[in-house]
Amino acid sequence: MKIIQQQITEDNRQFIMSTTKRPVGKSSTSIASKIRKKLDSSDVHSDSKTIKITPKRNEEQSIKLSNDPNTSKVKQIKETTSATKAFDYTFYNRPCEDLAKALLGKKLVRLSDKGERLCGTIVETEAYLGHPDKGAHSYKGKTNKNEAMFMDPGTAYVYHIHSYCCMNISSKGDGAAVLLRALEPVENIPSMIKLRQKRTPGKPFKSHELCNGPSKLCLSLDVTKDQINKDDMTKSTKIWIEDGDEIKPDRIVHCKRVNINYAEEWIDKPLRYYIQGNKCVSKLDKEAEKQCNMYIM
DNA sequence: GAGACGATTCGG
DNA sequence: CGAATCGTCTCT
Repeated sequence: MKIIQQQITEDNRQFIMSTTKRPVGKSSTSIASKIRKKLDSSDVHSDSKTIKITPKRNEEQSIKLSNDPNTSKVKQIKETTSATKAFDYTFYNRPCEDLAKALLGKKLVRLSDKGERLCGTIVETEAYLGHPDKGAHSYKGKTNKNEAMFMDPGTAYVYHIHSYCCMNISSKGDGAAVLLRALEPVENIPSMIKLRQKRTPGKPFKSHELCNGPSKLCLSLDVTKDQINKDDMTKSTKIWIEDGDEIKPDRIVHCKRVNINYAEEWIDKPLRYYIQGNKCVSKLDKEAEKQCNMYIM
């Protein structure tokens, strides 16, 4: 058993050293969960050979203060975490429809277990408003499953659908959240292809096919309910939003949301938004684009 | 513990 | 356009 550690206290180091000799029959996963309990401020990931500990933001601060900022280790941590670039609470704390539009052009960054940035530009979103929006999971109120929708703006809400995941970000408003429907892949595209190929081995993927759907983007960026649901994206070291391209309002198509046939009078509300002409959008709405073009002229 | 269902995806 | 496939909810 090998331990990779970036920053832990002397007390915790002692605890970890005592667990490095793995008893026969004890899995690395159970040891990882023991460490996770002890280090409640750290993210602990394990496989059969290693345990990896990623510092959370408060620990990054202490690293910065206690180390020479020019050392390569500190530099590396700075580059791979959200410390400087992640949007804060004020970005997310706005009405759902505003956040859905504001997210277009911004970058979604997922720092993988290997410390690699999986990143794409958001090109399509949907707003789900909470009660009385009959399309929203939160329409009937808070449950175990949808609790993240009621948490602070900037909280990730990840749910399962037909054995896939979809990802939302909570906005201002009770039970309101924005569904991320499509990304244009930007960084480490070969790694995203590998992640997609876990499901469909051997299939070749063009870049624009990787994240052109709400579950496809979760597969490509390794967004799972286990890892990401209820994560605070203003503080998370696993997932956050960074600034990206400026999108002019007249390039945003407003149209009906997808696959909410049960939502009655809410079916036709124009709560889906996408960047006109972007190749990664999951479904085009030609009628809505006509309206959009007329408006421009 | 069975049965139904879904803000999806893939292949034919 | 139908099947896959699985976590969650509901009812027994």
